[in-house]
Amino acid sequence: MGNSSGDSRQTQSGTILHVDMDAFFVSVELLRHPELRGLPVAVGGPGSRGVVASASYEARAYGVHSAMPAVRARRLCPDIVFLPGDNQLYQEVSQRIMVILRSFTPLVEPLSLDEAFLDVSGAHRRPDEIGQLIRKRVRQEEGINCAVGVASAKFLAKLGSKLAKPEPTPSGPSEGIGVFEVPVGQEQAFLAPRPVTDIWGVGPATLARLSRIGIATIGELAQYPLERLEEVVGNAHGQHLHNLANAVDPRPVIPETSPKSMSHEKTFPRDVHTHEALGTELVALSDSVASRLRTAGVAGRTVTIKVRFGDFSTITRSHTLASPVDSGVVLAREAKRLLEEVDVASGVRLIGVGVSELEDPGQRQLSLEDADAPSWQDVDRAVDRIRDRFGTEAIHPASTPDAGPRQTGWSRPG
DNA sequence: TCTGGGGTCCTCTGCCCT
DNA sequence: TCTGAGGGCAGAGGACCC
Repeated sequence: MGNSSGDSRQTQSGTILHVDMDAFFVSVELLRHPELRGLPVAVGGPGSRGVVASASYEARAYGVHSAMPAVRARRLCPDIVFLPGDNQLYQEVSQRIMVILRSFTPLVEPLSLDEAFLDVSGAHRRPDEIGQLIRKRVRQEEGINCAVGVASAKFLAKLGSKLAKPEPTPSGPSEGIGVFEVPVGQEQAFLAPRPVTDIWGVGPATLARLSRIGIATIGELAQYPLERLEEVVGNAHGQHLHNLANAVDPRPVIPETSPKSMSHEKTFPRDVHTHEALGTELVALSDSVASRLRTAGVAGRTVTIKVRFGDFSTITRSHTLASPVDSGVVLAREAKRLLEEVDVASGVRLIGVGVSELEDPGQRQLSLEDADAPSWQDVDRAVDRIRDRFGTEAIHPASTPDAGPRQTGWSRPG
């Protein structure tokens, strides 16, 4: 085993840990529903259009997995217990876990609520020892199990944590090894026999393309000429896959990353056929997005709406403004304008609003069209203050479904 | 079987300007 | 004035991730 001489590997001197919570949403729910321990449990939307966001290992033993339609999960496992998600709670637990991780190194890059990379290069302890300590503290302080991958690069560490996870069985998860280390110098030998789907960035579409040229394992991918691979999957993607297959992944752990876009979307229980009903939803979604923009202290220039029709075909329409916005009213106005161009008569199952090209709102320059913006800014700030004091449900835009009769302005429920 | 919600990144196309 | 090439940018969509 070991690295062959004369290959294209770059020097990777770091030691990276990937920490991944086991069935995170379900694990958090089981802390407040201990009576459900040992049962097949899923977090997600139980309705006809809901999907599984997280499944317990007991549910996974029946073949249930995340992103699976709830209808199918029930068919596979009729006794499954569905719980609605509580994103607020998951975020709070996640933040506390990130604090634990930062007590080991300041170089922590959260990847999602339940995963993070840590750069522990230069630490006095052995990385596998750090991994065990992390597992112990997360379990003791938050009651949640996690798996840790240790390697010289992000992609390998992530694969390691996957291999350290428990296996689902009908009687509960089998004990995983907890910490899996990919030895330095043996990366390519470790990767070679593994399926290409273990590579970050190989989904169904790329897998189909690779299958057509006879590539099934990472070793075969590593040997495939780069120029021909680029012809099959595109230049950037080809280079990326070639590098990862050859264990080349010099991406550093970046502790602070600023968001590049923010969006909200909603799937309707039944398809919606009118601009008016969709417009009402756009107001609510725009309000949520704008509120988050202001909380994050950013504003965005490009407004995008997403429309998914009954047949699941999806379109987006976007418009880039002269100046960044963080006002729900301005955002909703722009979103409605974009929606006007879309024929919705066939029925819409999902609508979304997003903002990208985020920047500091201090750079805002008012155009003539935005002449009313200062007053809306005052309203937005007032709304934020009310929500800070009384919670996010304390006040809604007046034209949202929760706000009673249609009118302009804002309303307080109750 | 029938597909949530929130993101990132890449590619392609068309338009505008030089 | 017209035309083509090429770059930059916006918009749209695809693929992928958790």
